Amino acid sequence: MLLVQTLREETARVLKGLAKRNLTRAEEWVAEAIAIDKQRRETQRWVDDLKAQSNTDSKKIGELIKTGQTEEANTLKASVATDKQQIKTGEAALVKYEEELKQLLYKIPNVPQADVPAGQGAEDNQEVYKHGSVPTLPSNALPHWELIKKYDIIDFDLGVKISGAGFPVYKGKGAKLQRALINFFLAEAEKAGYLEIQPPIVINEASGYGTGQLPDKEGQMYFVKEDGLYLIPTAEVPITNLYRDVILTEETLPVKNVGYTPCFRREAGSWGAHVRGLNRLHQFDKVEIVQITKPEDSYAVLNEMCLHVQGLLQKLELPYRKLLLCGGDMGFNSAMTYDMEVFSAAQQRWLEVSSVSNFETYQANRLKLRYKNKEGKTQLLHTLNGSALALPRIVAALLENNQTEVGIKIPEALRPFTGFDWIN
RNA sequence: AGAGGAGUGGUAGAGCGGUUUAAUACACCGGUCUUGAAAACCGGAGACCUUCACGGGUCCGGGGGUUCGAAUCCCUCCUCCUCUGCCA
Repeated sequence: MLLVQTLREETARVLKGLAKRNLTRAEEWVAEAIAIDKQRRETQRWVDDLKAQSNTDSKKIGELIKTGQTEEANTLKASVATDKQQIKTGEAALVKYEEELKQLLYKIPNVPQADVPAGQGAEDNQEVYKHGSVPTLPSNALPHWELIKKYDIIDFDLGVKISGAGFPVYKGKGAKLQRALINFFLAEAEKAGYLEIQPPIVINEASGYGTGQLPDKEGQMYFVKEDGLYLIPTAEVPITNLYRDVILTEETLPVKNVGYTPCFRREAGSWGAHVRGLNRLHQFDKVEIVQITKPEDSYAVLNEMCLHVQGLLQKLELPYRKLLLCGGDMGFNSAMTYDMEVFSAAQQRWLEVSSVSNFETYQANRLKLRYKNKEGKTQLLHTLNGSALALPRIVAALLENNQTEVGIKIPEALRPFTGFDWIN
């Protein structure tokens, strides 16, 4: 959530940025928020003055009683009682303003950074980098949903039997490939200085609000009603929330965490022919990198995180492209996002395998994640995260791109982790 | 899950209805002294809201209530500890 202060003091910049997201009512919301905030502050002042008065009067009552001046005490009591009544009214108004303001701020997405292009959707994203060449496949090349049957490594029907559509069962070398990828990604992250975290995979409501999944994506998370807990859609949520209500010292920055978790997404209403096989699932595995930085460092770190992800793709010998997302295609919380897409050769499609974002202070504001700077002032930090990487589409591309007459070839870098060179 | 106990500033720990603007100790930072350090002494130090500022207000696990006045009394939720039960 944005700071009201930012809306108030940098109105022009905020509106210019939000315009790139192609929202219809942003201007109206911002104006409304500023107006409510003004009323809120005026009321706050009024209530504070009344409280100051009744505090001193109450103290005086104590003294009067002690010195036996009961009559004077009673007169004062009456006056405090009327003040109290007004304070109550004022506080009720304050609660109302705060709630209204909060609801409004929840609706306003992050302001895209200056370099983010304006745009409607995916077609306006900018390709900023491309690496590798598309492999030439045998004439009888199969898409991954056929390959997994041919080699009996992933079984969707069994998943349907025990859970439902979108919950595949990994078997034999399929299961081992998953484990190998997870370990490979974690090992690479550790080499890059990330601390491994194994968080819970259910989270409470406060955590959902902390990173912005709530209230924005309410229906996208699985919810355990009895306990009021949500299944995580990404490790970003528990890991970033580790730092909720925390004031870090400057020496601990940047915080670099990595975590492997399963991820759960209801994906309500997003199924179709283009999401066959591993392209979209309700449960999938992902290794996520998270960084918390000083404001002035965050864009250098965004770049560093992209290069880390690109390094992984290169080691896996997958052709990929890097996209700078336009305002209209960017996530609600993000100020700048790069997507990495691998080319899956049999489907002849680019598949998003990573999304690396800088949230600036948007999450930190709600998390109350701050640090004490050199001048001793507490200041909001910047949060960033990126998939490094999401498994299913990587598996899809590996299977499709590396298929040969004699089986599927495992890339060199992964072999120490799989313990086998071929799936055949 | 049941019974009992407890949650106070970075930590320990007093206070149990009105000089608490939360004592005190330790830890922390600055200063004096010292060649330097230690010790000793002096001083400082939290968060949030509001204000250009001075200042004011709020915060004793969360929320609600009683009272002129609540860390202190009541209700409720959460967490931790002990015992019993259950269970990878």
